[in-house]
Amino acid sequence: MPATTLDQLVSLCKRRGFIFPGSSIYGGLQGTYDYGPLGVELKNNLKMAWWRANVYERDDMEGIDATILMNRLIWKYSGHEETFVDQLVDCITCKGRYRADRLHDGHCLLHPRKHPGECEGQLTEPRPFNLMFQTTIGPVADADAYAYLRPETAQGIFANFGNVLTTTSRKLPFGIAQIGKAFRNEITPRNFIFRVREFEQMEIEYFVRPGEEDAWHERWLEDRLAWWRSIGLKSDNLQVYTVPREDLAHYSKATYDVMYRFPIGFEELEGIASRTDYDLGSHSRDQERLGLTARVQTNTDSTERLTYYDQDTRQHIVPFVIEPSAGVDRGVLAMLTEAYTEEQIKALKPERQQAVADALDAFRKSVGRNDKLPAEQQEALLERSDEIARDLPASLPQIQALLDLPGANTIELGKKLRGQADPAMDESFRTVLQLKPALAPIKVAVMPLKRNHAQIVEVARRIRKELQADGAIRTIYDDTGAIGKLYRRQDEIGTPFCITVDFDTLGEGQQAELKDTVTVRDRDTMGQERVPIGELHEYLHGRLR
RNA sequence: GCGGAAGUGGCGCAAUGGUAGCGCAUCUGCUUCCCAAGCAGAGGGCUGCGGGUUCGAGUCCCGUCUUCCGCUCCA
Repeated sequence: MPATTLDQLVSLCKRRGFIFPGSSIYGGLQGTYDYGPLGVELKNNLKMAWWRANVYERDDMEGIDATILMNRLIWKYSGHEETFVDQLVDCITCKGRYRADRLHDGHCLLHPRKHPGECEGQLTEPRPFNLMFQTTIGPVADADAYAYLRPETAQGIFANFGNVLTTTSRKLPFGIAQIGKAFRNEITPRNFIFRVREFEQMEIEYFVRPGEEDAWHERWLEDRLAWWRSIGLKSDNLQVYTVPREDLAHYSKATYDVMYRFPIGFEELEGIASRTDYDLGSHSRDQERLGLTARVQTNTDSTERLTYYDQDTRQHIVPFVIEPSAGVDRGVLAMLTEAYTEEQIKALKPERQQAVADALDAFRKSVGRNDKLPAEQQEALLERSDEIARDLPASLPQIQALLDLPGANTIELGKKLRGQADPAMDESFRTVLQLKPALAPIKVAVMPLKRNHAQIVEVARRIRKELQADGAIRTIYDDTGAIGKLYRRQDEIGTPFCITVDFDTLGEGQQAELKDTVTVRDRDTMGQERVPIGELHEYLHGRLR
């Protein structure tokens, strides 16, 4: 089963070096995460897969890499200065916080039937909360010398529309792709790397003839869903949400959200927006001559006319835009969620299973007796306990999720239960990341079956060196444990293949014909195959796509 | 930002106000052979941070930071 709690992923990521909380040596910084040795590989593989599919494998795309700092006017005319601000009011009485423009949608926390302000609660004055980070440019912090860290990469593409057009002689329809960092001063970063203040986007602005935007919108939705499936996300875990008209962003005519079933529920992975001629129109000079359909702010600063000359109709037109915009970090999280598997590979000893069952029973009784627990939480805990008890030992991995439920940490016997469940898990389960081989951070691990045998070690090291000689794959050499331990370690980080060198390889085993062959062990099936060293390259090459 | 809960080696947990321990993990050595084996050993914590009370604070008090759960945030 895939990951059911975020904690499982957070713990694995931290333990094995995928993702760490940012600035942790100084107590951390909310909403920032650092990618470790394995995380950077995984993330790079994801970005590369996206770039390949959207730039290399299409004939209608160009790529760019624009700056994070841009002229402030970009954000003035994009509408962000005005609309990327939320006016918030707090209720001093009920402690709720509401958007000033949406008081009527809010519900007082003390009187759920009333809207904030209609009860006796006291509201504060609206306070602006700008989601853009500001920074100063130049040596003097003048009031005018500031800039924003970009809150989205998209504007860099619009700002370069003219440059790309004149240097590539592209014809409509065509797109521009970009991967890069974006920054948002989120009020509440939450849920691991799902909502963070510094994140990375993979964005496409696809320019089409006016009138063709709806068809392209559908087309891009299909393309993007297919791509997410191609990197391993299952259809069942993907959903499309059509954003209701009243929730659309200021630039959007229609938006699809691609939702993924994260451990926290279905949440947005990518937004595919139909942006009309809003963006190019907003940043263009001579707006009045362009026949824009979007309502844009009058631009008195732009030096360029962002139009496309259509040879067929001999007209200058402002292309419409379809924007598929995905979160890299959310993609990583989705991949991890999908790939994470806890699988029983050995029977549990009866006495061990009994001990877990007893501890679970004691926990359940303690929950039942506890009258301080809110009824909902108590019920949820009891129900979950019963489910697990019924399906032991297969349900063993769910004990962690049970102990993560709200209220569980108030039950003292929870610790006892964990104490029994953990060793039982170690004994008969393995954690494996079933990532697509092409995306796995490490492709191959090479290990000597005996680390204190000079020749075996030498051959193993040589194989590793040869495999990585062309720089195409990341490999690892590990001899710091018994073979079973090494296999499990690689399973946990998703390494698709392990190569083991033994006495047979040297021709010193019982089967002389195995000389110069090694064992290749498959991550998912745990099956083993004997492969001649000379054929390794070919063998792996075909299986790592 | 507001309200609630919590911070002890990498992880999971202990420690009536009296020298901070255990398990797992990590590392080294030994073991002739495939799924977390065994044996021997080693490293790692001024208990999130700062202040206070006390002869003495992981433990009590205040502040602060961070995390988790709600409210607002749509990559």
